[in-house]
Amino acid sequence: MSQDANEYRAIREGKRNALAEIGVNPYAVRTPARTNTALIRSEFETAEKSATPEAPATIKDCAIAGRVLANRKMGKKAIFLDLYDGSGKLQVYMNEKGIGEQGMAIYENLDLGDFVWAKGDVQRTRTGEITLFASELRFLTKALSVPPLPREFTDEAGNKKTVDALTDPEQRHRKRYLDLMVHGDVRARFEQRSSVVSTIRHYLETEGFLEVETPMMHPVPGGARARPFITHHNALGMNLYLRIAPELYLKRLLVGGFERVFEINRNFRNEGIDHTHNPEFTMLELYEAYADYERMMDLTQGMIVAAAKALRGNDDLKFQWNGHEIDLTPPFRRAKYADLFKEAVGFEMTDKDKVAAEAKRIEVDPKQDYWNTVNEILEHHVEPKLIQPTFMIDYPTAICPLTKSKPDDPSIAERFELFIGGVEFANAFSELNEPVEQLRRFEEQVELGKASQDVEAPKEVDYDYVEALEAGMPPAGGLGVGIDRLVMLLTGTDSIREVILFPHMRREHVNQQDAAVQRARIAVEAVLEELDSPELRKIEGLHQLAGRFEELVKHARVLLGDPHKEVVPPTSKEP
RNA sequence: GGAUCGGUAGCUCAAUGGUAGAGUAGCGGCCUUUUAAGCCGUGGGUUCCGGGUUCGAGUCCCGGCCGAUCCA
Repeated sequence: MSQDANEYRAIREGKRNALAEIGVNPYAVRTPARTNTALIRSEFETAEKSATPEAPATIKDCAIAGRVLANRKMGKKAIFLDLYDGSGKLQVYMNEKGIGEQGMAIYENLDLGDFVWAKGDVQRTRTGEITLFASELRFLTKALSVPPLPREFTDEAGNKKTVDALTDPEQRHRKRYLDLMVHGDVRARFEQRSSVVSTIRHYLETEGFLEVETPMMHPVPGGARARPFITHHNALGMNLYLRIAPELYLKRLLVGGFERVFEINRNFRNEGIDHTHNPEFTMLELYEAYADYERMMDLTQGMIVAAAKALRGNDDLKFQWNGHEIDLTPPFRRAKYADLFKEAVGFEMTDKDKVAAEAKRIEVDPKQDYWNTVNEILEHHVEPKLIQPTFMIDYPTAICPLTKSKPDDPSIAERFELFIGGVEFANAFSELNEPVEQLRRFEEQVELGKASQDVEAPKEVDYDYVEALEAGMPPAGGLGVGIDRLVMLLTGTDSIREVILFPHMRREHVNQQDAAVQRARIAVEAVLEELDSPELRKIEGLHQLAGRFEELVKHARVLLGDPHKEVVPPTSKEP
């Protein structure tokens, strides 16, 4: 913080102390009764309908509370504040006659950003603004920092210009509380997000779905193709993975007898960050017994349209997004994977020579197996072209380890992905429920992953899930919808970071060397703890290991700047 | 991962390699219905960090940090 920022703070601290001295708590405990400003505004407008020029509308004794974001003082006898609460803004007029000596003393120590409570009659001023003429002012909360308010000015040519404050996306995201405080449109977008989630929830509940919560920490990551985040449970002495998808747990619930379940919650994927990817993102997943992927298409369409209409408040289904006009009018187009491939790439996806040549041309990792290579070619050529809502259906079974094949063609899986504006919005299939086949595919995925050294491929088979399938899972359809992207589409936002309240960012002001030392310390401490377990002490050869470890710890101590701390080898505690 | 661009007062931005400025916010004063209020006065800087070149660096060079945009 610069010296100057400290001065701003010192001034406000001085006013805070001055309030305390006149007996006003700068952080009041209770707020007197109040009404929200939007309600007052609408009641006043109603009252005006029966008002006359001789008897203009007035509402007596209203009380409001909120943050002061503008202060216009016209001499000692007329003060205007703009007071913002969660529902909007209302102007407050004050003078000494109204709020008295104590009120004026409070006003003298008021800064932009402070919270106050005011009571009085509501009327229009002669400039036409609906205004609360304060008869009482109470102080609620001091703000020690200056709110970054947008300002207007007149340039050299005499033009009025608005200068927004807090325009740096980095600062807006790191300090979202300020972004929300001063940018009404940002606040509105998150209200819209809430409306989308709430509409979907309501839609699914109406369809008879039960909302459930399944583990976020998985012993075996599964249900999607992605690198997981790894964490460690100390007491259990085991690694856990932040979930990459809830799929395998939700399907266990179908085994248990729930017929329609859904979960809206976070998934975590250890991958790059860009305008459509955040490491934690919100997914809807749902599963319905006795349904298949056809039903999932209907549900997807129904939900998206319902969310769109609820958000807009009308039936207009045209949206501007990602540089395109998107028409969400159902039914969405359906097209087969193989057909789209041929249409965009120019040859059959089964043409091995041409696939190999194209793979080389667009630099697909040569270690990839055939069908993943085909898929990468498709991602490259087809997906960006799917602008209007399109269900891409009937995928190659080889890239769908959790999907049932078509009854008449084992090479094609009953899966679809929904693309809008060239981006994937949903992924769904007729769920594979044969335990033996599921096990075979899991093992195959692990083997293929090893061969291709693909970091996103699964490393381990979830045998527990296979065992669940052995108990019998009814035929079912399953669907996943990326909520963040849906909100982006419906709010016309191009960056995922604008629809996530606190998008992931690197730590600020952290010396990278300090961070490295910190990581090393955590690692060393974890190993020490691990080696101290009674089980390990019994293992033969640990003495040898401990000797080597002792050396390593000494090196680590030096690196960590603590070379003299005594190192107690784990084995020395052995009885 | 690559390319490009950016980081200067609380905020928005200036500044040929030559005394770091403006508007606004802040502070003080005047002003009885303003809403960009107005008028007068005034304080405020580790120019992201670390090196280098130079008589002299916000500016040029190297490295780093943090972002933004585009690309794979």
